[in-house]
Amino acid sequence: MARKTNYSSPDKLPDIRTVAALAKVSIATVSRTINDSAQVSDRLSKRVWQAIKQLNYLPNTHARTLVSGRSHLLGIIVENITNPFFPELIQSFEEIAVAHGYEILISSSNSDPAVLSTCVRRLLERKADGVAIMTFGEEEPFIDQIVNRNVPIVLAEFKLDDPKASTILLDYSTGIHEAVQHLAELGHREIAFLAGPHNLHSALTRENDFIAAMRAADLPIQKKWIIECGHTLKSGVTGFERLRKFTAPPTAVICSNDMLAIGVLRAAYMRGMRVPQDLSVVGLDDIDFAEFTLPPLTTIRLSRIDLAHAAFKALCAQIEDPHNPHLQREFLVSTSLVVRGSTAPPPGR
Amino acid sequence: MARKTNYSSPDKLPDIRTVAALAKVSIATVSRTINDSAQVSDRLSKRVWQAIKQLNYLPNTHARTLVSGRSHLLGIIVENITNPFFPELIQSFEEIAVAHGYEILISSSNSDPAVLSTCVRRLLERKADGVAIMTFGEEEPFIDQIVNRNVPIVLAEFKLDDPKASTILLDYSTGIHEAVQHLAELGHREIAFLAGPHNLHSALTRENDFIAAMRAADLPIQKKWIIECGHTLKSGVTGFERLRKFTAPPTAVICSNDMLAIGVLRAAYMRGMRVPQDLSVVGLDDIDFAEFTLPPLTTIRLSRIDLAHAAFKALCAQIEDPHNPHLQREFLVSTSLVVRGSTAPPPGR
DNA sequence: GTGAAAGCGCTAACAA
DNA sequence: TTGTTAGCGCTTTCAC
Repeated sequence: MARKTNYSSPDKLPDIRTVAALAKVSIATVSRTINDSAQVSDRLSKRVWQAIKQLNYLPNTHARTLVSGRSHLLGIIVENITNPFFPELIQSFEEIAVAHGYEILISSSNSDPAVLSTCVRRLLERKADGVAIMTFGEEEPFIDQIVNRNVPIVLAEFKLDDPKASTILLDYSTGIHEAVQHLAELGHREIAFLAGPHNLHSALTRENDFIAAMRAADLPIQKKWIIECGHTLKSGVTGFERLRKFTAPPTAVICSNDMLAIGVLRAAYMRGMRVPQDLSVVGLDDIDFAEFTLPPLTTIRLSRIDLAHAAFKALCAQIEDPHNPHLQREFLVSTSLVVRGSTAPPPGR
Repeated sequence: MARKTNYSSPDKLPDIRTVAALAKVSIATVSRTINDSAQVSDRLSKRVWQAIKQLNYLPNTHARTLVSGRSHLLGIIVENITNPFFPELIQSFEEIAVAHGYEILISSSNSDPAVLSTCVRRLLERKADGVAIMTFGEEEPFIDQIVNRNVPIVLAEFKLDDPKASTILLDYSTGIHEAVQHLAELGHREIAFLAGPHNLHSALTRENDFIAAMRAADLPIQKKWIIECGHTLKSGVTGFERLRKFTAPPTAVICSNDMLAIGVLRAAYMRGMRVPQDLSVVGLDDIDFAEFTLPPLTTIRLSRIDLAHAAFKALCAQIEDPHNPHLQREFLVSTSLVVRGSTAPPPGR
């Protein structure tokens, strides 16, 4: 049953000493070879690599972290991993991180401050080299813990007056203006907005940008048509139901995210209402699914790739060059409208 | 700008010594208090906790791991994090893991053996206490690495003859039989199957179970109607296109997963074909989205919660009781049909 | 260019 | 019940 165990003693995994012994060098040389941190002669280096291979040696990350103080671990906290926006974001972030020799630790806060707090504590215990908080504005209470420990941090949509913190500003305004403009051009005047939960920064921003865009387009703003929902499929259903109760319901609705919009699509269908003929629907995020809804969703794209890149860049800069006073501390990610099939002129046009 | 730094010296984080000094006990007592690994008198324990709080002390996980040999890290490798099935699985797994004091390290193999290999190496370097490989059958080449290092491992749908490995068997058969039965009862005879990629174990199993179910229902099996696709939205579109080219196309189609089915829904819509009137569609997985497609998707449920529980249980048993020869090494997760709106009698019935 | 040795922060064995 | 001490596996001075 035993596979070839070559050199090492029966049960114990090879460590740096085993390698050193086999290569007939000191452990310092092994370390230098692995990290190519100093000149090691070709002759020795070759012997070391050969021993590493033969032993199938893997350095122990914990030992490395302990002495070097760098864990090569990046934390990313998202709001809710079951909203496809976040896996897509994580995927991009992980790709970049791994390419740069980092590992990522993913946590989902599920919009629960207690959970968020635990996430943060765990990341701190694991000595994350940096933390990206992609919860879009529910983060206030626990940031202190991170910042106090001098861990670089990057936040979406939340400015922090601390040298260790960077911010990614999201320009929803552009995309939302485009969306309102698009609907106005189609002939819509009565446009509703299904907002995200008001405890979310981003939800509020989106809502305000909607109001601003309506104003800019000279369209009437009806308070009752701005409805607070969640950012979930289910709340899209609820939101739609509330909308259709009005005697003169709006002809178009912009949703604070795609999940909401997809919920609306579903609810409209169940009520026999046709999208886009009877109601135009616009989402926000442009998750991969948006292209595959029925009808394909017109939506405001928020690039996960751009967001992930910005987050990584911010963290990396802080980690690698912590004392540079000229570090870029603010990053901007923009949005833009993607027109698909869920928008059309209002009924009777 | 300085926040209250209480006791510790200006820049350095408090360590176990700092706590011991402040509480006027030995570091061993601090360690014992934290781990409540031995009797510590209330008096001292109280002093220790008080010092910990005052210093805002967080134990260093890497140091703990180094000496104890347990990282409290569980790896989970999934096939593709952007398929909603996996985030849903991860969420359940994380919940259980965290509740039991474990952290999880997530990796996406993206069906790339090279990536998978790196994932495995990274997990090994980080000394994961256990690894769940939820890639459903593309794992062969790299399992050795893990098993050789005596790390407990659990695999979906892949049996390994090693005492450190457990398996979660997936009983697709039940659900697929139900689906075929359901369609047969509606009056369908010409049923197609859009299969997953043939390099995936699970895809093959599902396909074979489909064939068996058709046979059991006494329905004709047409080889040309079993089409290999991917497990993605896009390949659902391609799959549908290939299906409709037939002069007498099938009246129903079962898809190897929900993403595929949702792609079919979309493609059918684009071609002006109505689901379920013109074509019945069945998915597999029952991702959260399935309830929100248009029409709501009839699908075979594979519970992520059950799967996550089984995976955790398997790992935990191996970790906590490694030498028990009577450990449960096989777990079963079943499937069942969920009837929604995407199935109906065939046209002309 | 290479090696010896100190020590990262902690747990666990042993003493008291 | 509590303290002392020896490492866990590695990186990093500091000699040579």
